[in-house]
Amino acid sequence: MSEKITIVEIAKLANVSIATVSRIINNTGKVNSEKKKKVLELIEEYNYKPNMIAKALQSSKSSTVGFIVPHINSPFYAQIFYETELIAREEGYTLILCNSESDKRHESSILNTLISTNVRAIVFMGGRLDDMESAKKYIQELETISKEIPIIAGVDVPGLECIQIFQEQRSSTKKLLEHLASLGYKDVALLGGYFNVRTTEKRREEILENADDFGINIRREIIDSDYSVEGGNIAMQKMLKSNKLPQAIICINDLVAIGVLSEANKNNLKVPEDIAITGYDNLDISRFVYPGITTIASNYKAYARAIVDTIKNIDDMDSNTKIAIPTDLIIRGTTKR
Amino acid sequence: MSEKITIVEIAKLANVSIATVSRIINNTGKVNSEKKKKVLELIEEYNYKPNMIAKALQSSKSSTVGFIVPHINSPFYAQIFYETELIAREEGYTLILCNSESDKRHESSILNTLISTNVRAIVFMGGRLDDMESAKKYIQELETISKEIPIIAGVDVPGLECIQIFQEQRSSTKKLLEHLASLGYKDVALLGGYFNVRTTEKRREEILENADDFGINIRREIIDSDYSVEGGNIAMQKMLKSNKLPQAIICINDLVAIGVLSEANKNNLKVPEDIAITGYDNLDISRFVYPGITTIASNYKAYARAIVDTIKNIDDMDSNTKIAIPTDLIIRGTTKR
DNA sequence: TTGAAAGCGCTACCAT
DNA sequence: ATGGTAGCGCTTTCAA
Repeated sequence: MSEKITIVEIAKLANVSIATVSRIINNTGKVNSEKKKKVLELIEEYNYKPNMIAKALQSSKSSTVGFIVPHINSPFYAQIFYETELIAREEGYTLILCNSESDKRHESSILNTLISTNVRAIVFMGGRLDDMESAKKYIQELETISKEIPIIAGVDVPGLECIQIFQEQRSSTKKLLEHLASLGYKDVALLGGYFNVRTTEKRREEILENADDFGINIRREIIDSDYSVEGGNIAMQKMLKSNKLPQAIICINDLVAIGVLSEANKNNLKVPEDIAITGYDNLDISRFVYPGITTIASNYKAYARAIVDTIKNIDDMDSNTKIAIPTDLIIRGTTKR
Repeated sequence: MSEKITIVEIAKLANVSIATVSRIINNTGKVNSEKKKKVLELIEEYNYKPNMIAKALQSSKSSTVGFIVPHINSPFYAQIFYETELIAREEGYTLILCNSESDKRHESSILNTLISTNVRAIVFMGGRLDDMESAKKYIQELETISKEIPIIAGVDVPGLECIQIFQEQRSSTKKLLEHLASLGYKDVALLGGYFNVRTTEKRREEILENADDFGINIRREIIDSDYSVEGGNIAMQKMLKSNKLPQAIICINDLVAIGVLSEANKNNLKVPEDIAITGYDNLDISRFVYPGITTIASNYKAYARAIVDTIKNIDDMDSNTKIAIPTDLIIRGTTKR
C-alpha cells in the first residue's frame, strides 16, 4: 500500500496553509491565483483526492445515500436503482444498496447501519412500507428515524410524514381499460399480487372503479400470487382450472404476466386470440418475449430524477411533499396483434 | 432533527471516561461490570449508535466496500450482488453499488469516488475488465489502485495482479456436450456474445476444445450479439435466414437464450423438437419460461460467499490468489421434454 | 488574502 | 481497571 497523500502534504509542498488548499479545492473564498495554480499542479501531480470520510465527519454531512429495496434481483427495483445511481453519481452522491427482504430484522439492522454511516438520506422502496398491516408503531419508528435522517419513501403511505415519491397510474389504467374494451374484451380477470399490499390494492381499486365506464366486467374472484414469474405460472394454473377463462387477464406486474404467458404457451393457448394478457412496469424483457407484453409502463428515468432532485434539496423540502410520477400505457402483442 | 448523541455524552452520563465507553462498545479490555451495565443501559436508553464515519476516519479502515458492475439491471449481476449484499451485511460490511456502463469515464469517476470514500475494498465485475482489448495501460492503472485499495476482480485476467474470483465452467461444458450428444444433437451452433470479451471467448474455447470428444460438430460461423434478450431475438433472426438450422444452439447466456426461444416461438418452431436451446447463468426466470432453459448454472451463493470471505481476509491474502467457483449443468425443456 | 487552531466522534496509547 | 489525550483529514471561524 502506497501512503495516501493528504491535504497537509499538499499544503506543505506548496508552501501555503492547509486552509488555503481547502479553499482552493472547494472554491470557497479568494485565493491568490499563483498559489492556486501551484496547488492545483501539486494535486494533479500527486493524484491527491480529498478524504470524504474526514469531510463527512467534520461537516456531519456525507454524500452517501442509503437505498433500501426488498431485493435487488427483482428487475423492477434493479431498473429503478440503475437509473437512480447514474443520476446520483453525476450529482456527487454515492449509493449504498441494501436488501430488506421485506423483513423486520433485516430492516432494522440496515437502518442501524445506515444511521451509523451518517448517510445523507435514506430511500425506502417497497417492503414493509407497502404492507397495509404494518402497525402504526412501524410508522412511528420511521418518523422517529426521519427526525435524524431524511427518509424518502417510494410508496404513497397515508399518514406517514415523510417525503413520498410514487407512481400515478390512474390515467394509464383508464387508457388500458379503454384499450381492452375497444378490442371487445369485456370479461376481464385480475391476477397476481398479495392482499394488503398498498400498491397492489391501489391498482385493483383503480381498475374496479373505472371498469364500468368502459362496459368491462371485472371478475370478482382475484387469484393472488407473489410478484414473480413463478407466481404467474402458479396463478395461471389455478385459473385454468376454472370453468371458463376470461377474455383478458390484467396481471399485477410484467413478471407475473410473463409467467401467465408461458403457462398459456404450455397449454397451447394462443395469446391474444384465446386470451389477452397485460402487466405493469414495462420491464426491459417485456418487449422481447413473444408476444410482447402490453403494460402500464413506469417512467424509470423520471422516477430516478425525482429521487435525486429530492435528495439534493432535502433540507429545504417540506416533509409532507408527495411527488407522483406519471406512467404510460404501452400496447404490444399480448392484447393486439 | 433531534441532536445526535455521541460517545462523549454517554461517558458523561455514566460518569466514566470516553475510553471506558469505547472499551465497552468494542469489547476491548477489561471493564468493571457495574459500569458496563450502566453504560449499556444508557446506550439503550438514548439509542446511541457509534458514528462509523468517525471510526473509519480514526482507524483509516472503513467497513464499506465498493461493488462495480456494468449495469445492475442485468439479472446476472443483480443476482450476484443480491447474494453478496446479504452475506456482507451479516459480516458487518456495507456495499456501495456503482454502474460502470463498461465505460472508461464512468469507471474512473467511480474509482475516484470510492477511493475518496476510503472503501475497504473494491469488487469489480465484468465491463472493461472483461475486454481483451483493454490496453496494458488499463491493467497498470488497476494495479496502481490496488496498491492503495485491494481490488477483487470477477474475471480471470491473466497478468493482472489482484485477487480474482471467477467461474469454473469447463466441466459443466463437457456435461452439456455429453447431454446434447446423447440426445443426438450433433450439429450445433454457438450464438451470442461479443468477440474480445474474455469470459465469452473462454466459453467458446471450452466448447470448441471438447466437442469432438462427443462427436459434435460446432458450426464455424458464430452469430454474435450483446447479452440481452433483444440480442437473442436479433441473432436468431439472422440464424433463421441461414440455409439450414442447426439441431441445437448454445447461447452465451440465459437472456440471449430467452430471446432465441421467443423468436423461435414467433416463427412457429417447436423447442426442442425443431431446435434445442441452451444458456448460461441459470437466472431465476430461466426456470419459468416455457419451456425451461437448459443452462450451465452459476452458483451465486458460493460466489457471494467467496467474495465476502475474501474481503474479510483481504489484508492477509496473496494478491495473486485465484478462486474458481464451480458451476452445474441444469437440464430443462429447451433440450429435453 | 492568508494562516492558526478548534473541533467533528472515535480509537488506542500511555499513565496511573 | 480506568482516564487523559493525541490524532485521523478536513472545514471553518477568528485574527492578522
